[in-house]
Amino acid sequence: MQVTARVDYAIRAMAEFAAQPDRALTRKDLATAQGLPGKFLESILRDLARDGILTSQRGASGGFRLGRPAADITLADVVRAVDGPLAAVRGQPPESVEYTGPARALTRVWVATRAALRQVLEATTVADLASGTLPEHVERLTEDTEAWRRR
Amino acid sequence: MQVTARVDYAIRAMAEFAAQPDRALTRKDLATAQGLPGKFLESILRDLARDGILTSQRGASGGFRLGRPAADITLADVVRAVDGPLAAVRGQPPESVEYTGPARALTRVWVATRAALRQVLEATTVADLASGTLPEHVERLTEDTEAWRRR
DNA sequence: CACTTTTCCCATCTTTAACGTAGGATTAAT
DNA sequence: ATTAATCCTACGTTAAAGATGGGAAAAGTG
Repeated sequence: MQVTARVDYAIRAMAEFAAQPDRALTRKDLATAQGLPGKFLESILRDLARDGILTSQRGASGGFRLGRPAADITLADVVRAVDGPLAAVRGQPPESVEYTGPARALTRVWVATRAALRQVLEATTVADLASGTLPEHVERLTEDTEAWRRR
Repeated sequence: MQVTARVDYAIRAMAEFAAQPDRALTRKDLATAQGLPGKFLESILRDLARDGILTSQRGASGGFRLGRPAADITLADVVRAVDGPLAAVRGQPPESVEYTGPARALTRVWVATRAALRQVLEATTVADLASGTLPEHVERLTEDTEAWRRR
């Protein structure tokens, strides 16, 4: 699983919105707060606005705001807005790939893999991230010291 | 998470080995059995052999064999052999990326995400795949009908 | 020894995606 | 008017994905 720069930047931007929910933040505000490339970030913010995760206001004293409360925006929502489906197998959705012979069960493995991802990314909201308090079962996944070793 | 053709092909090849553990299989055998591009498959098989997952024998009546029992080869082993680390954030290992401000907890999210992946891919062996009987908690992830909807 | 079958190794190619920049049009406040 | 912002389109650069081709080296067979 490769987390792209788009996803990383989008989530970091969302964390800033959750921390300052009553201000409109400009692309420049966010770029300097998190050290992100401004023009690239712009296209990411528009993806988020297209999906209703942010609202935008043009003109002077404009910027972006949360489209709904940070507690109602999951990290999976953000990933899908900027990068499309959470999981794909050779570009196809996991449930649609078919195999023959002894590989027949592989479809189920891919569906399970996506489900495992969803258990983390749909459970964690932007509000959780900004507060630093992750859902219990997500926190539990990080508690095993093995989880922190390079693998 | 994008499952690449390399990973997909590698796992399908491994399923064939698990189904016929006592024969040496050639790249051509595997390519026709699973309908894979032969030359591309060759480089995948050599990756698997480099990691000891397969052994190879050159010359007439040569081919590839399992390097250890199929029940001792996890899908994670196969993924790592052909595609490198299971998870990366902008090319870096999840535990090494650092964030500032309200994004500070994001490192933990990425580590948890990788751990969730590992719970599926390290639990499932090539023997499980070929037999069609996945580990209980993997099977359970696929039982929710929601798991089969496009997302 | 010649011949065949295979892996091994290296080079190359095409297409796509990732990552980012540039510049102007549009909107809105002062 | 001026300024500050999003919107929109186009472009560029680099790396990765997904292959293909051809020959060298090894191993078995007649």
